[in-house]
Amino acid sequence: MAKNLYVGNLPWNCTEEELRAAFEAYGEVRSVKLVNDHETDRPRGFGFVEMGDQGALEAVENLNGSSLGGRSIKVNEARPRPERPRW
DNA sequence: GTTGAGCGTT
Repeated sequence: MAKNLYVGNLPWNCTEEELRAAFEAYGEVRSVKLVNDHETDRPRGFGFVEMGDQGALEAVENLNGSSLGGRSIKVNEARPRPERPRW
């Protein structure tokens, strides 16, 4: 089982490697996804990290409100997203 | 060379 983590308030120069490194300290990071604006080609400053349940909780409790890249980041469980139908 | 609340492009 895994949980999707929402990471916000990130610096615009932050990368997936920084997030992965920060989250790998509390558990195995399955996937890291930074969201970028496809209309302006600019990083929105937030992303998502997929981890195990325990690791996700640990990461949220430890990285939520912590400083990353000089900015206080927000870490929380991501909202459920509808899966894409594929037949 | 810019900006700052939020929940994602496959």
